[in-house]
Amino acid sequence: MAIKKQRAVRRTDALSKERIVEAAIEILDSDGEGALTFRTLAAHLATGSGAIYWHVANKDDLLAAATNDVIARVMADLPGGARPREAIRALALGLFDAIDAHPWVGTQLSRAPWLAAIPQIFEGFGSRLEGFGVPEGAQFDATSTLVIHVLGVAGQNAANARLHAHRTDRTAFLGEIAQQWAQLDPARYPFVHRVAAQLPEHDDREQFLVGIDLILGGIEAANPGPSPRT
Amino acid sequence: MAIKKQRAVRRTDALSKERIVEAAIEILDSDGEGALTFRTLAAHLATGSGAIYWHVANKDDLLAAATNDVIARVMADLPGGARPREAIRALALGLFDAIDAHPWVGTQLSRAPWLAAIPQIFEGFGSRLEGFGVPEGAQFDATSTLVIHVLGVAGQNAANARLHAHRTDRTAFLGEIAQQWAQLDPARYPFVHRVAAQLPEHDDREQFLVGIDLILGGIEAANPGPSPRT
DNA sequence: AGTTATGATGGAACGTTGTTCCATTCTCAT
DNA sequence: ATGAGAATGGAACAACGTTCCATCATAACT
Repeated sequence: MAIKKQRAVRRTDALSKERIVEAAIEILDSDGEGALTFRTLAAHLATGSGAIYWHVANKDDLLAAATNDVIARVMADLPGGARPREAIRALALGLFDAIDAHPWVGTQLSRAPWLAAIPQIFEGFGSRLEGFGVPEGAQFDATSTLVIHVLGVAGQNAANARLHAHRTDRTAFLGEIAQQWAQLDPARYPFVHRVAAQLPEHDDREQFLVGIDLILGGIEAANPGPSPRT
Repeated sequence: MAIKKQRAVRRTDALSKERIVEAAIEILDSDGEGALTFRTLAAHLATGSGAIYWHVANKDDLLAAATNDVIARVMADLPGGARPREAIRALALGLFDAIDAHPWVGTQLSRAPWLAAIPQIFEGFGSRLEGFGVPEGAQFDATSTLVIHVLGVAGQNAANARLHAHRTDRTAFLGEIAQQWAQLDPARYPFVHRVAAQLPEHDDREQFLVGIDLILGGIEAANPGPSPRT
């Protein structure tokens, strides 16, 4: 008998991994990835860096937990009951929007494949591909391609965010890159030249979705079957 | 008149950006990304860190130059004259193999979109898509999707390399991840469970190429036209 | 040839970071 | 009340990127 009491709260402001991760996310969101140090975090929590290490193994552990939090929220908020193709697109867009809102998540995803968030994403796409009519033998490769697309865009988005962190205008920033591209040798870079003009006005989100659709189209074409699609 | 003499070589072992980049690549390749510091680099070149900064703006600049070197070599070594689809696959495989041989290139590519290497890759895929029969309006999105796939795989590859840097066996490493995946709740992760078994034995290079083919298939399906494909 | 301005060099020093260490405090079971 | 272990907070350490500066070598100019 004698069931141990749950540990009572030590103080109302007691430290815990949840509180630490929450504070870290706040700092990352408001001041960018560069602003998260154990010192700013300790200051934000009114404690010392040593105390944080009691709850968190190291910075990677902390970032992994924060990333998991964000991704888990995305997976939980997904609308159910949609047709297969729409379900896949909704998942992809949910991930994109989360990464767009928290660029540091993009950095983490694109450099940490052991992250607990990855199986979640994998499961999300993989299980929905079943309903899309993809035979079992082709599911692994098809899922990987979709996941890679998400992670690839995540990394580029995060990199862009790091760049125009100080800048006000996003279009102006893309304009600068377009100008650099336009200054390349037209003989060696004809395509880049032609495309540079579209750079400042293009919509990342839309282009991301076009990519998802291209991949889905390729999956369909590679796996013609009797299953209902749409 | 009096044409200025070209600067004579100061000493045979004079420092230069080329020599610095070359040394950096050696360190990165043999000892991994973590091993490249301005101190190890200075020791390798038998000089001081200050001297390096005379030729190189900062570490980002150095890494960008090193990455450019590798990518430029890939673009130069491509076989010409192949049919469009094969040309695209050859380019993709060339990039994959380079990133596989130099994982640190993957890290750079997936976190630096302003890199001079990116327009090169863009041009490589974009110009070849023309021959593939993609109408001009669709070329930007199609190219982006291919580039994103390469950059996405680059990032994941680099992350994997960072992980089993110390380990001997790659299959054993994948086996560990597969085991982690297999320990997830089967009710919530049925797909991940089914796929975990394929993880240790799957071939990254082959799966990368399947992704390229899926995207190409999607591009074909989205742009039916009279142009010769194959 | 001697002088001078500038190109280059090498190493010390600075500020910041992640992490470790440790003396101290707090809480609970006895 | 007391001892044990959980938890805390801040000092200290090692490593890093970068800056600074005293010094040397070379090319141009008298």
